[in-house]
Formats: sequence, C-alpha cells, structure tokens
Amino acid sequence: MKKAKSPNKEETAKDNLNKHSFFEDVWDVARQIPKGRVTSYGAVANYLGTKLSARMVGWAMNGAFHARPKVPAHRVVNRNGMLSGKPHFSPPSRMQELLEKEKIKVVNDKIVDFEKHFWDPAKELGL
DNA sequence: GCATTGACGAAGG
DNA sequence: CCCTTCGCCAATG
Repeated sequence: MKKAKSPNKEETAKDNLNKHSFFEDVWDVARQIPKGRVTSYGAVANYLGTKLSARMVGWAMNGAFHARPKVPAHRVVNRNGMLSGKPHFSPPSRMQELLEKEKIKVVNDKIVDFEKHFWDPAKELGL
C-alpha cells in the first residue's frame, strides 16, 4: 500500500484533522453556527474555555480555509461585529457576500445589528 | 532559540 | 472618548 509520499501542502491541514487540535475544536463550533447567525472570536474562545486566547481562534480560522468540511468562517467576526477577517478571504468581498446571502447586512465592513445576529455557543449550546 | 506578528479583547491613560 | 498597553498562544522570521 502506498505510504506517505510527496507531502502535499494541503496535507498539513489534513494532519491537523488527524490529531485533536485546538483548531479542530474551533472549526467544530464554527460549523454549528446557524445560518443567518454570527459569532465572535471571543465567544468561541469562551466556549472552549480559552476566552483569553481569542487570538488563537482567529489563527485557527486561518487554517479553516483548508479545513474539511468547509468552515463558515465568514460567520465569525470580531467583538465589534467588524469583518476583521474579510481581507483574508478570497476574494475578500466573498465574506460580505456570504453574509448578505444569509440575510445579514454589512455596511462599511461591519455587520448591522450585530448583537441581533449574534450567536453565542456557550449560551446556545448550553455551556 | 529569541524576537516579532497576528482574523482578539479587555483594561488603562 | 481615543489611543496605547498587556495578555494569550502559536507560527513565522
């Protein structure tokens, strides 16, 4: 049987899936975000018990782009409801378009009525 | 191996 | 009220 051969760059993400990493937990929560809802990095971090590491959640999102199944990273924004991760999308406008498809209004790279669309995993999932 | 940065957040001046 | 600093943890230089 074939064994590991030329390691694809994508394999790095696959390797992450293989082992339980902090990233996988973040992706798992992100996938549970209902359609038309959004959450913040801090909220996810809080659910994971690492609210002080909200930055890591954002970093995990960085790997979410090669995560499978796909992770709705566009539903995760910063505490201000601003599309801080927008420039990381491809194309950047992708994030806003996806949000608008979910009936979420975005103006000036910011979600309108953010707290109305806010979805707290620690609250909804019943921490 | 140390220094810097990063899709954050809360606190301090 | 706006700007700066610290904390967190991992990745990159």
